[in-house]
Amino acid sequence: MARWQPDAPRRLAASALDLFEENGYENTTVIEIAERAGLTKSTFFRHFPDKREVLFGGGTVAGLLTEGIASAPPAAGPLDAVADALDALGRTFFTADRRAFSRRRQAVLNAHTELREREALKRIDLTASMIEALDRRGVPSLSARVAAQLGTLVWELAFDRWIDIDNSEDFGPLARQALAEVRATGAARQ
Amino acid sequence: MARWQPDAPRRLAASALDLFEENGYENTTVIEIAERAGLTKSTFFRHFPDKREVLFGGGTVAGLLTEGIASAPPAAGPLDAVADALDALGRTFFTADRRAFSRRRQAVLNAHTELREREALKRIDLTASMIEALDRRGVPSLSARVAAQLGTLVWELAFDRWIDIDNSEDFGPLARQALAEVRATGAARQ
DNA sequence: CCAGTGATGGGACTTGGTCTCATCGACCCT
DNA sequence: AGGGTCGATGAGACCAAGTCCCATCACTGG
Repeated sequence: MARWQPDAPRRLAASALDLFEENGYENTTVIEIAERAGLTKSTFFRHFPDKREVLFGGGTVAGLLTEGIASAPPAAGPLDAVADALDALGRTFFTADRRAFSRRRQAVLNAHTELREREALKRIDLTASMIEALDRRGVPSLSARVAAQLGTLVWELAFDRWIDIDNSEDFGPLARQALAEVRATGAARQ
Repeated sequence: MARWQPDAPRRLAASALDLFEENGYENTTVIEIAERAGLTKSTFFRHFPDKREVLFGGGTVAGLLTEGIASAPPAAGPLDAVADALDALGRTFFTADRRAFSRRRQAVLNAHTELREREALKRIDLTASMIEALDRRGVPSLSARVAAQLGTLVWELAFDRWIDIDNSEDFGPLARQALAEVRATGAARQ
């Protein structure tokens, strides 16, 4: 028998989400989160650098996106490379069993400024990763920045729709659809 | 004679910037900031909701931008409305006497994640303001989101160049130039 | 002369976050 | 079997951010 229950980070994240839903983020103590997971404050901070980060554990999204961009066909334009990466993301990360969790998580994030702030930082870092990945494909700097901004917008649109309660589509097609719509707006011609 | 020295918020912001430059953000205490300004911790938190916000006091940027978008010619496209607003911003806010302060401030922001995080939130809120302002002009939702993202990118490009040490141009022309470049990338056609 | 106002000071208190040391089952090695 | 290391955890001291409440005191108007 193992000495400890397995998967402490996941248990902590689950406890945190429960408590944030019940009592709100500000009214929830790290000690309470830890206790509900059968752990202590010390252990919480051993797994997460701060209280906000407990809802941002995964963190593989940026990695998957940059890999996807890197492995897109060499002839693909910047936004097409991003689209390929979003497809890969849909296959690997935004699986159906994560939708319920993502939905609850997103509702909590939207309700608390401190968490929205962390999310905003993740968004910036995600965009920066995309710029870097496009840069490695030889995309000119400015073009990469534009494509990354639009790519991040597409990913947000797709994610919002994927989260949507009456929507059970896969992430990949939603991303393709969102990209097509963004392209159709004419962007630079506005 | 006044009982207190005037302009407490400005003195606090100046003290904070000095200390952040000298010792770094994490190694600077709110009490130290307050003492250098001849005040106390209580007074600091009466003027700023938290330690980060002392470098984000102005806060008029979003207001000026939305006003500028609202008062653009009705026939102007979304991005042109944004460009007008950026011009107004250059005349009102990004004046030459603020460049030295902005440069020091930006260097500190870039050096500390906690401050970058606050900046990321401001960026998101700025984009949201622009979307709302475009919405009031009757711009379709998706088109507004695209224009706001590109507008924020243009704003960043122009600001980076305005801050640049070897650059003494006015903000307005820099913004026009950045906008032209973003348009030239072809954006949606990528 | 007196009461009200408003920016400030002072200090108690909670919580997030850091750090160091102790604990103790699992595992390995002889 | 016995002993030593390892690794995840617990315990608790400690500091700084942020909240709250009450006191202070020059200025102002009557």
